[in-house]
Amino acid sequence: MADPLSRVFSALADPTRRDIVARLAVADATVNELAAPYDVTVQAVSKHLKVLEDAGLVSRSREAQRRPVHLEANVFDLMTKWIERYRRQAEERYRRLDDVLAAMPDEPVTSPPEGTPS
Amino acid sequence: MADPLSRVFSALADPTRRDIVARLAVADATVNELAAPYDVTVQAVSKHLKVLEDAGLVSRSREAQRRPVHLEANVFDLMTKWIERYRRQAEERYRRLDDVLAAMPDEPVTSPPEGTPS
DNA sequence: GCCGTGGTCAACCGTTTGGTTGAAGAAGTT
DNA sequence: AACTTCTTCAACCAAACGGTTGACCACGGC
Repeated sequence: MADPLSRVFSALADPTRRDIVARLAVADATVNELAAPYDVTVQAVSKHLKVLEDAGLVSRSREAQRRPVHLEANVFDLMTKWIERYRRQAEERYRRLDDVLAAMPDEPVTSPPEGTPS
Repeated sequence: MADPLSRVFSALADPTRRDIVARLAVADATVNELAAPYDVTVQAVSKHLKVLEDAGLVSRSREAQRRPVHLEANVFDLMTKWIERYRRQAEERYRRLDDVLAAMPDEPVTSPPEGTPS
């Protein structure tokens, strides 16, 4: 799964990972701190963080033996752009459909007259 | 994976599925039409559509033996809300950090005076 | 140097995923 | 009724996922 968008969506498809992101939005934290509330091992959380890091959602710096995890919020834009694009497109389509319905005269409409009308 | 948000994110974590959504934003389509451009079997695409449907991203109506697939754009809001919430929170955090840095006097800052301030 | 702490790496395990093939439903056509 | 078309269901397979345990590495403190 090479492409960035897939990695981001996939990373956020897990509730634990989303919760980690939610908590990192409040403050940076270490792996142990992040692991505390969940009833899984620290290793499992470490794996989750690797997934988030590969998706570019998170970065780890070094600070003595601690590895504080930091949220990289800018990657959200990637998703937002994708989503907004197609949502807008779909909405536009509904709008056009409404126009068609509104402009519809009382003709029964069997087949279009000719070509594609502008 | 019961929760709706996980289903939506997971559904969009696949490039083929995202492409299907992109094409459905332009116009409704049947399974066969959707499957045509990809070099996988129709069955595989049918499975993809099931995933999208379970996520609420897509609906299928019945029309003779055809099952036109329709994009349900409103589910996007679920994601957008989630994303925006934490992006905003993170940005707010940066803003506050900037304030702290701006308000920082020339003191060297070695250790906090006492306890946890406010 | 040795120990404790914080974190990762490696191997393994059960389940899910994305794909296949083959059979079967469902609805028009003749 | 027989046939074709569009679609899904069922069984299977390899790969990926989320979790575990156990060993290991990188520090700082005695």
